[in-house]
Amino acid sequence: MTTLGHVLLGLLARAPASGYDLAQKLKGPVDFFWQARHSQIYPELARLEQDGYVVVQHVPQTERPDKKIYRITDAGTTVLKAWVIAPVEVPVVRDELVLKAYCLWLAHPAAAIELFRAHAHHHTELLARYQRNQGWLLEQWATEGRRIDSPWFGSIASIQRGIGYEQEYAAWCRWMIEQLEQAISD
Amino acid sequence: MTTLGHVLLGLLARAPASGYDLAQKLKGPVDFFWQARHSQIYPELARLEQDGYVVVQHVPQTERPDKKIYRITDAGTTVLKAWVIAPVEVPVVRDELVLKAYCLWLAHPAAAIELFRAHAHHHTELLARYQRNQGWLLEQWATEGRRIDSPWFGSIASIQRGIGYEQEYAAWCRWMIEQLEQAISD
DNA sequence: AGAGCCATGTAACCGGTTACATGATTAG
DNA sequence: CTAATCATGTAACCGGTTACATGGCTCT
Repeated sequence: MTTLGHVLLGLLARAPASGYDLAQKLKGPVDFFWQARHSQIYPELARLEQDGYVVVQHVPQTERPDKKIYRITDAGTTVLKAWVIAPVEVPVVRDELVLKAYCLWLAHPAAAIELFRAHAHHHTELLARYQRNQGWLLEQWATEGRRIDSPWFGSIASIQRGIGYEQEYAAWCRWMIEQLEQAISD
Repeated sequence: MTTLGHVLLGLLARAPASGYDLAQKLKGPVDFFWQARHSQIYPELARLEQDGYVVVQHVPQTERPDKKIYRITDAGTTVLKAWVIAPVEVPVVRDELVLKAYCLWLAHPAAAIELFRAHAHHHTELLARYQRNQGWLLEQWATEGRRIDSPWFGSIASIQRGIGYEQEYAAWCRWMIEQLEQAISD
């Protein structure tokens, strides 16, 4: 089982969905830290079906192309539950911007400053989006009595990480800009 | 030109090195956010040589296997300098632990807590290592009058990001543990 | 008239990991 | 005697991206 397989099971454990639906959710960095294209999702769903972790329901449509709705099975839920508490390796981080910072002594500070301003802006925007989302999620969770076995808790946990991540990244960019501005003014 | 190519040029811009030396530096998450295996480094160095961005010096050794010392050329420095200030895409984040947090509503809190304790420990350790490294780097930088065109600045900039990253990750793990402990005690 | 959404797939490519291959020296 | 370090390479595999392929409906 690949990680993407677990991603799809994790989403289907919350609600049945089509490959298209899943592809929409995995388009951007929304809700949690994973992304995938439809070209990877469709074959993976076929594999999950072959393994018996999901079942398909063909839904003919007239005005739109036909759909295939996927549902998680008991077997799928079992493997997902086992996987959740199994140990994981820490992911390897590869960040080209940090690498550029490492080589920044070779560049004109004035030219480099633009680069970090753009990224500071991007991460600040994402942060704001996550924070808005968090507010809404907390409300939803409250209506269910803040139970840890509620899917809302999972969403909040992952968005919490996103907020911390973007906050820290934006702060680092601003720190870099400060350093570069100081170097220019000296 | 691949990103790994720029990584290698970035390292060779500081000091000549062999493929083995570079592989040692790129083994773990030291100094900055990149990793690579020797099986990827050796072919990449050959490509850089073909493109004229580095030159090789064969160093025969008697007690040890022969070496190939790589040096960056003027052409190599030129492309590296241009690359440093060129725009970059934000990297896609894929973190299996965050994904597990997203699915945590399916698990027993007591079993999940172990998982986050292990990761909290790991990130705290890495943080300490980065902080020790930072202290030493700041000293070195001070001896050069804290110039922004000093390689030490590059190292400090990237370690700064590492410190922020690990700090935030460890804090998130502790927050997760808190939530799970609260759920158990309730 | 053209862009964008709905909906599902396949195929080529590319970066990175794992494993295969060799062989001398040194430390436990 | 075994494991680790030095030193350089190749080959198979795998996950993810880009591009190819189709086709009707809706909004501007």
